[in-house]
Amino acid sequence: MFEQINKNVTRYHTFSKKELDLFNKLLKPVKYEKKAFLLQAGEVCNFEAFINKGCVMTYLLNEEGKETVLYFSIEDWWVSDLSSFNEQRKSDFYIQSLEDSEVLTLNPQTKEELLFHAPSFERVFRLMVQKNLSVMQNRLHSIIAKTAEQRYTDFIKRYPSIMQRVSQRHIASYLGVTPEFLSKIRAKQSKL
Amino acid sequence: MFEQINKNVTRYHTFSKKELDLFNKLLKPVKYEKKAFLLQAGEVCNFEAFINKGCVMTYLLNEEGKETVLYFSIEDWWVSDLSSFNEQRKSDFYIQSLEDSEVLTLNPQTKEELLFHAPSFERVFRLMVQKNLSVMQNRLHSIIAKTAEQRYTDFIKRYPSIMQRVSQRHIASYLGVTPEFLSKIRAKQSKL
DNA sequence: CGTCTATTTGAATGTACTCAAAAGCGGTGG
DNA sequence: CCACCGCTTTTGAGTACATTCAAATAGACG
Repeated sequence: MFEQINKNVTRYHTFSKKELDLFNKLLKPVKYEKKAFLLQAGEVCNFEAFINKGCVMTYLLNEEGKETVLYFSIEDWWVSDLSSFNEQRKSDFYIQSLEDSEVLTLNPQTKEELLFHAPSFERVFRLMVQKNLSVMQNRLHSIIAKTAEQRYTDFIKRYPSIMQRVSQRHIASYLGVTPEFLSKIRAKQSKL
Repeated sequence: MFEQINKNVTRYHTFSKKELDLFNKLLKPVKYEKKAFLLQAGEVCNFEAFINKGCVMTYLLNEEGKETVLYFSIEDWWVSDLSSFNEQRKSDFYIQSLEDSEVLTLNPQTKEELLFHAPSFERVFRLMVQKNLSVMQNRLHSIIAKTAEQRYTDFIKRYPSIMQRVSQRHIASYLGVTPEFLSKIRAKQSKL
């Protein structure tokens, strides 16, 4: 149950057995069925969730109901709306399970307790946000500087496993194109 | 000299006089002339800089030499390549002064010393990254879901002061359009 | 099996880009 | 202080990338 998550946090800092035990005791396992929402716009995000099994997406809806996927998250990733979680503000995001999923969650209280007794976790959380930021900077660059076809090629290469698990409609949204156009890109590439 | 920066960090956490004194002692003031580089691609970023006066931009160059502006930073903002700084890896970014600027910098050693003696700063840095991430998420959403014209309108409303200080060429790059097209957007809007 | 959603295909359209040339502007040196 | 040079901005024509809308096909699920 906790093997994967302990390996995950240990990448950033070496924790004592005692610290990891406390960490594991504070984590709450939760299961979500396919299509279930971990969070909906207007709610306050009260979790940081580590994905033990499954796949979820984080997206936004604009006024016309158009969906923009910000993240796909699979095993060994954390998912949350950090702004909402940390400032306890209403979120703009939807976080939805794309498969039956199992996650381990911290809430504001358990996170606080963790940081109080094992302050080194502060560093883990900072580095996680930072990695996140780095991913976002790359995406912004790629969407500004590259064509949809290049972005699609990059995506396949970088996230082959997500590619196989997620519908084209959602991938199109992640890449910032319409599903129709993604389909045309694929048709073109399969001819080569 | 330190008034602005102390106000800045106090937004995230209340520090003692002693902590602030240490903080200020560790900061190193640096001046940059207009067009000077704080960082160039291939170098390791060895600073986190708070801008006391001036304006800088962070950008990337792709293979064809096309420039993509990730950030404009002015007074009361921090600027750095956090991935490069924290992992001591070569940066992909250029950080360039757009005006004669004055900044206060931490380097890896002084930051470490600060965190050692005043660990509450860890929280400040985490929240700063997080705010940064939040801005990036918004930008990604806006570039995927909105037209260039809407993005330009949003930019003027949100950052009127940057608008006035930065050339259209750079703003175009920030918005993800060519300078020519931005000029056409402006021509169209001034007709209304 | 039938229904609902996802994907493909095509035609028409729109948004933004490229290239080229002219006009504007700012800084520098004489 | 003015003239010149280089860079930025504007304008226009032609083009490319991506969208919209519509309809057909394919897949998934109860």
